Amino acid sequence: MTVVRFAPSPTGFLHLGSARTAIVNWLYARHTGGKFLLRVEDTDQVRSDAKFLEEILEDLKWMGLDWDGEPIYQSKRFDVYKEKAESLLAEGKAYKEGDAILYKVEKGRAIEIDDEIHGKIVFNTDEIKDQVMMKSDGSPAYNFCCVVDDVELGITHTIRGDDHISNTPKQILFYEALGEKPPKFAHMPLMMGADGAKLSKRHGAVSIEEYKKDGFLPEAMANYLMLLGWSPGEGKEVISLEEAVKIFELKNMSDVQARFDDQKLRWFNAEYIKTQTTEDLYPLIKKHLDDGGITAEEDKIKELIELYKVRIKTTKDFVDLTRSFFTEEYPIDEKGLRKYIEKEGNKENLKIFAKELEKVEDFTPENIETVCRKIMEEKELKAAQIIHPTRMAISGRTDGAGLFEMMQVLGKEKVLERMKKTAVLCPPE
RNA sequence: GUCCCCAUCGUCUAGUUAGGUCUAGGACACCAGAUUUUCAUUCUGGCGACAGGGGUUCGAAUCCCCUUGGGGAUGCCA
Repeated sequence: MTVVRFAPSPTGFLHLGSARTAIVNWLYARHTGGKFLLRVEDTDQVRSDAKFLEEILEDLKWMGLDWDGEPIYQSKRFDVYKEKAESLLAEGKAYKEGDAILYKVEKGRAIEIDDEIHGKIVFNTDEIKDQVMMKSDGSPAYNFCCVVDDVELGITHTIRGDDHISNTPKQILFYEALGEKPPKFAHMPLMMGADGAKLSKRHGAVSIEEYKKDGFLPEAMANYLMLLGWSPGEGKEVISLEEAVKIFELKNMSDVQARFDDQKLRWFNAEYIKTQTTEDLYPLIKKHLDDGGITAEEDKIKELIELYKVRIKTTKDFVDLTRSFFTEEYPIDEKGLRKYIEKEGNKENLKIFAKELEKVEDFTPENIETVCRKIMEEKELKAAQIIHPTRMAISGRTDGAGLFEMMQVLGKEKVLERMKKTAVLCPPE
């Protein structure tokens, strides 16, 4: 049976690259009906923090990943590593240097890796220095405890980033020293920033946590991340974890590093937002509204979600797009003002429209449209000459939902108030 | 410096394992047009790539070599 593991170090939030590694491991485990284990690499006592771990676990769950059994903590296994190291010491395969225990690397040997993604990779042990197993402070070194644990966990496939390629021959040496058979290795190309450089804070958000906060849906994150380096084929792109599990193959993974593209992620996110129900979107959007200090009735928010969910790329986008429906403190697009209001006759049209609107008892999109159409015919105007200035006047923006729906939600009183105000206060031509 | 990984449109990719069906397909982005009496959506079209040079072959995006370019590793971090 396949056994894989995801091994986060709780020294920070779940990085996008780690998230992708987790997804690939999970996909492979579920596809093969194997196990997906979690190992917490918290040997660095100083930098590790339980808070980070909590966050990482939560983010994994959020993306739709689950794991088998309880996570293993390396910090609780120091005595195991020490014992293994000392037995190698006793066998003469290692030596002490101060309080540290180092493994003696035999020179002039070729170590071959049959990588599932890259194929054959050969290293010469001449390039490998003697390896630290136990540091002088009594904590184990990464390559050593990693091997000890992978053996104990019965890991069959070590799937990790390309940055570990050079660790692999060192680890194979440890497998040999311990008299164990190494697992299969699969090194996946690294994920880079938009400029091709290592994905770092310089590129903006690099953790799942930040994307979550910025209004991205877990389905979109998982979908986009799994597609970086893997393709389901047949031009398929929008794919759920469940569907991907069925057809995922390690061998189909690309060996070329990919750049993380925010634009495409946003497109995926919009695709998923569109298919969500208003009911499901509500709590997410409510949260953004709360964070922005905006309060409103649930029904009104839902009405607007209905109107706006096809035009937002993140759930957070909703806040700026609909601010004018909730408060009088909303920004006015100056450029839009010049384009639509300060034009010959537009203010006059606004006044006429407002005047006619006053007579409308039932403020429905249909009734508003009837009035609008009547004025158009009488004055021989084009729709744009009324619609654009009106949207600008009532929302301060040039974009938005269908104008008549917007007017209904805003309500007759506010609509008239803003239209009149705009028509009067705006600087003259 | 040394070792290792990699190289198809701006970006993600299909095609490379089994060389011909590829005047290289799709998606994002971008640009036009259509629809929407409106921004957006939607639809249609356009732009746009096999890094360069040598081989092998009847034939190379696909195989080999070199160069160039990018990335990673060279910690008692993980």
